[in-house]
Amino acid sequence: MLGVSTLRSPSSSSKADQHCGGFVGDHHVVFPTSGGGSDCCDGFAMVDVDDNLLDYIDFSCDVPFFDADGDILPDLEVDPTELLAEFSSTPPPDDLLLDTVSPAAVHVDDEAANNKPPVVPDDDVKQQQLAVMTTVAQEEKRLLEEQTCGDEKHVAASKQTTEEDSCAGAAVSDTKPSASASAEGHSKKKPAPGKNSHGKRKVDWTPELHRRFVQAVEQLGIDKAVPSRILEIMGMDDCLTRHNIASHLQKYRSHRKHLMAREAEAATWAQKRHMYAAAAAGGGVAPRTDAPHASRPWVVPTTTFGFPPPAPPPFCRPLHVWGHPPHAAAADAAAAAAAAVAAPPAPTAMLPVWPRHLAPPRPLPPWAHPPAVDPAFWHQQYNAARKWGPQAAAVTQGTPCVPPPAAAMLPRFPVPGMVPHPIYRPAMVPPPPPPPPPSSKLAELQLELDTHPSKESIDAAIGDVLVKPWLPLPLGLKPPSLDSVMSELHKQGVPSIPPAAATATG
DNA sequence: CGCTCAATAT
DNA sequence: GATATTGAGC
Repeated sequence: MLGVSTLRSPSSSSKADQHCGGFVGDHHVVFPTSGGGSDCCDGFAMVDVDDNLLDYIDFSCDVPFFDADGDILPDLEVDPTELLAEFSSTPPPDDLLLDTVSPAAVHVDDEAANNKPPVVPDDDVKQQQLAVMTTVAQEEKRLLEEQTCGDEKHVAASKQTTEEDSCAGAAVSDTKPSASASAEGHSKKKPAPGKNSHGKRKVDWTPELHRRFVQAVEQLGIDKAVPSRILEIMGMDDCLTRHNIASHLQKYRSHRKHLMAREAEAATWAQKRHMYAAAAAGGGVAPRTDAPHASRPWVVPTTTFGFPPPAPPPFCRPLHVWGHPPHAAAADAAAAAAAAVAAPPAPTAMLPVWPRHLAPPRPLPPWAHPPAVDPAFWHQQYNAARKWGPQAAAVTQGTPCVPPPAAAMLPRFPVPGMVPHPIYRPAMVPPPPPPPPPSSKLAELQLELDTHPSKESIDAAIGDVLVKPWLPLPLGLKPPSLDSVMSELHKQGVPSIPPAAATATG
C-alpha cells in the first residue's frame, strides 16, 4: 500500500546543510524554539479561511519567508514576474509588500492590484474609477497579450491563418535561444523547439496567464468551469485554444484536489492543536529545566506540557502558478462567492498553512521509513523556480543557513490519547486497536485517516514527518515508547487523557 | 462539447 | 522524470 521505503540520506542532507544552495528543500528556516518559555506560536501566522484558502495556501512553496530573526521577508512576498507583468509602468502598491500577515493584508485582490483606493467613492468618482478600471483592465489585457502572444502576433496579424498559428507563441519565454526560426519545419522527426509536431507552440503557462485562468475558473465556479467558458472569460482565444484550457483545467483540478486533501489534513492538525491546548490548560506544569531528564534528546523544556503543542505552520506565500498569489482572487462579489464555493470553509475559523518543506532538512531515524516527498512536487518547484524564479534565486542565495535548534529534540508521539497514524510507526509493529466510534467530526476525520488514508493524506503525513519542526530525531536515536513518555509525563504530574476523550474533544 | 485516459512531445 | 499537449473513446 505504502511505498514507504526511501528517505533522505544523511549525506545528501548534510550536503544541503552546508551549501544551502539547492532550491528544493534545502533552505534552513528559523523556527521559533520552544525553549525559554516562549510561545511556540510566535512567528507563525494563521490564515483566515473565510478568504479563499486555495488562493494562498501552497503547501509546496519552497521559499522560506523568514530570516534569521524569524521575520517574514517582505521584499520576497511578491513575484517579480507578476509585478513586471502587471505593473510594468507603475510601482507595486504598498499593500502588496506585506510586513505582517493579517487577513486584511493577505487578501489583496485585483482592486488593490490595480491601485484602486479602498474607499467608497461617490457616484461620479465611482464612474470615473469604473472607467479607469476598465481602461486598466483593457490595458492589462493588452499588455498580457503582448507578453503572452509575443510580437509574433503583430507580425502575423495580416497573414492570419489559424488562431494557433497567429499567436502560437503564447506566453512562450523561449529558454532555448539557439533555436532559430529558420530551422523550423524542415525536419519531420523533430519539430522546432517550443513547437509540437503540428507546428503549434506549446503554451507556456506563466503565472500571470495562470492567474487569469484561475480568475476565470473562480468566476465560473469550479464545477461550472468548462474550457470554452474559461476561454471566453479569459478573452485570450487568439492565444489559447480550448484544448489548452482543457488540459490546464485538468491539471488544475488535479492540483486542487491535492490541495483540498492537504487542507483537510491541516484542519485535523488544527483540531489536534486545540486538544493540546485544552490538555495543557487543564494540567499544565511549570517548565522544569532542571529536570533530571532534561538532557535527554527528546525531553525538551517547555512552558506547560512537557511537549510543545503543534504549532501552526508558518504562513507561506505561494509563488508558482498552481498556488497563485492572493491577489489572483477575483475582485467582485460574484467571484468571491465562486471562490467560496471553490474553497468550502474548514471546520475551524483559523486554519494553519503547512508547507512541508519549510523546515530544515534533517536525517530521519530508520524506523520512520518515510518515502521521499512526492518527487513531482519538487521537480515542479524546481522547474518553476528556474522558469519564474528570480525570487527563488534571490531567496536561495540570500537565505542564511541556520541549523535547526538543537534543543528541539522531542518525542514523536508523546501526547496522551494521540495514536499515531500507522505510517509513523515502525513497520513491524502490530496493527493498532480499532479506533473508537466516531463521536465528533475529529473522530470521523481520525477514523477516515486511519482506515482510508488517501494518497494525499499519506503524502501530507509523510511531509509532516519530514518537516515538523518539533520532531527532529537524529539518526541512531530510537524514539521513546509511548509508555515511557506517558511515564515521564506522569512523573511531571501531567494528567493523562483517555484516548476516547482526547479524540472526542475538539 | 467536455471528460478521462493514454500516448507523445518537450 | 515531470509536465503539457494531443487524440481516442465515451
